[in-house]
Amino acid sequence: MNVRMDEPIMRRSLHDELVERLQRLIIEGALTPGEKVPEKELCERFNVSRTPMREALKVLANAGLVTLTPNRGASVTAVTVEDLEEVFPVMGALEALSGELACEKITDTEIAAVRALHHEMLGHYRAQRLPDYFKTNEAIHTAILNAARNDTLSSQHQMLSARVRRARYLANMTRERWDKAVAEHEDILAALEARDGPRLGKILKRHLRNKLETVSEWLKANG
Amino acid sequence: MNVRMDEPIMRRSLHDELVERLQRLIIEGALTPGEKVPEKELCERFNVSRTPMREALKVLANAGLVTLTPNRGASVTAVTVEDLEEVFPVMGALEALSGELACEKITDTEIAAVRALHHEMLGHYRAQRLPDYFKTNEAIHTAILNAARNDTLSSQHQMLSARVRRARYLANMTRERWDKAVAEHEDILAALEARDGPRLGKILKRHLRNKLETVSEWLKANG
DNA sequence: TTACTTAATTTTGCATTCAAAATTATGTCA
DNA sequence: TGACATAATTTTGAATGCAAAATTAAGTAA
Repeated sequence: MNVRMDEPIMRRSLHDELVERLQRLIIEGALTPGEKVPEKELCERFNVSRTPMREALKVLANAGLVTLTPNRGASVTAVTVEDLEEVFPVMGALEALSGELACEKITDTEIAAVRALHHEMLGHYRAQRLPDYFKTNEAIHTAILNAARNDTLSSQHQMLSARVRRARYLANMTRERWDKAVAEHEDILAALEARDGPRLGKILKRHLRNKLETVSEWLKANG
Repeated sequence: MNVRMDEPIMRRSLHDELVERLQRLIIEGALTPGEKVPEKELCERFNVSRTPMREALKVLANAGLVTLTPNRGASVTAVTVEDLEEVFPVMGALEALSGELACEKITDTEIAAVRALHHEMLGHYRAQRLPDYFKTNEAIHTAILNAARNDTLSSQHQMLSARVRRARYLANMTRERWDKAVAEHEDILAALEARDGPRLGKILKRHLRNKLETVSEWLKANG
C-alpha cells in the first residue's frame, strides 16, 4: 500500500525541492488561486513532514505566490487585474534595465544564440504551435536577462514573473496580438544586434505592456 | 461598529517577529557579515525554539540577507563592492519608477509632508547631525515610494534596500558629497512639486548612483 | 425550521526528539 | 613532533508530539 509519490525526492534539501515543486504546481494551475491549501494534504502528496513544507510555504509567501493567514493556513494568492497593474510596471522597469545592461555585456555568441531562438520561435509561430512558441519566447527573454550579468536583477524579475506566469500561460492571444508580439520580437532582435541599449529597453517595456493588455483582458473575461 | 476602532490585539507569529528582529540586527551591524550564526545561539538569544528560527532564516536567505550553506548553517551575507554594483542599478530602476508613479499619484498634502521633511532634513544638515539627517532622508524616500501606490514596488525596493542599508549607514560622507546630496534633494523636491515624473525619475537614479560611489569607496577602504 | 450554544474534530504554531552530517578532539605510529 | 585515522561532540535537517486556535458537527430552545 505504498503511497505513490509523484517522483522521489533526494537531490537537495527537501525545503528547496518543495519550493520549486510548489511553484510549478501553482504556475501550471494545478492549485487554483484562492484555494485553501492545508499543510497536511500537501505533505501527504509529497510524502514529507510538515517542517520542510512550512519552511517552503514561508518562502513562497514571501515571494507573493501564496498568502499565509495567521492560524488559518496557506492559500494560493489570487492574481487580480489590480495585481497585474502593479506587477507589470515593475517588471517593465526591470526588463528595460535588463535590455540596457544586456546590450553592454552580451557576447556575439550569445547574440547568435538569441537569433537562433528567434528563428525557432518564428517557425512555431508560422505553424501556430502556441505552447512551443511560448517556451521559445521565454527562452529569449531569459537569455537577454542572463546577458545582463546581474543575478539580483534576474532573481527579482523571476520572482515577479512567477506571480503572473500562470495568467500569462493561460491567456490565449488573438491572432492580431500574436502578430504584433512577433513584430515586436523582430525589433528586439534588431536592437540587440545593434547593441542599442536604450532602444532595447524601450521596446522590452512596450512589449511587456502589450502582454499586460492581453493578460488583463483574459483575466477580466475568465476571472 | 467601527472596524478600525476595535482592531484586534496584534498576535504576530514568532516567525514574523524573528524576521524583523534579525533584519534589524543585521542592518545595525550587531551581526557582522561573514560571521557564522549558529541556530542554537540565536534561539537562546531570543528564547525561541529552532522551528520558527529556521523559518525566519529561510526567508532572510531568500531576501539575500543571510547565506545558507547546506548542512553548514547560516552566515550573514557579506556585502561586496560587486554586490553593490549589482544591487544599485536595480534599485535605481525601481526608484526611477517610483518617481514617475509618485508624480502621477501624489496628493498635495503628501507633497507638503515631503516638503516639511525636506526642511527638517536641511536643519539636520546645517547642524551636521548625520544620524538625524539619515533618518529624515530615508523618510523622504519612503514617502515618495508610498506615493507611488504600488506595494510590489515598495516591497521589492525595501528588500534590496535592506541588503545595502548597513553599508549605507556606516559609510561616512565627505563634506563635499554631503553638499552634493543635499543639492540633489533640492532638485528632487522641485521635480516633485512640478509633478515632473520623468525628471524626478532621472534625478533619483542619479542621486542613487552618487550614493553608490560613497558607499563603495567606504567599502573599499573598510572592507 | 432557524438561531444560537457548545462539544468534537481538524488544523495550525511551536517545542522537542531523532538521525545524519560536519566539526572537533583524541589516539596511534612513523 | 607531526601526519593521519578514528572516536566524541556539536550542529544541522527532518519527523513527531503537544497545546492553542479555528473549523465543523451536534444539540437545544424559540
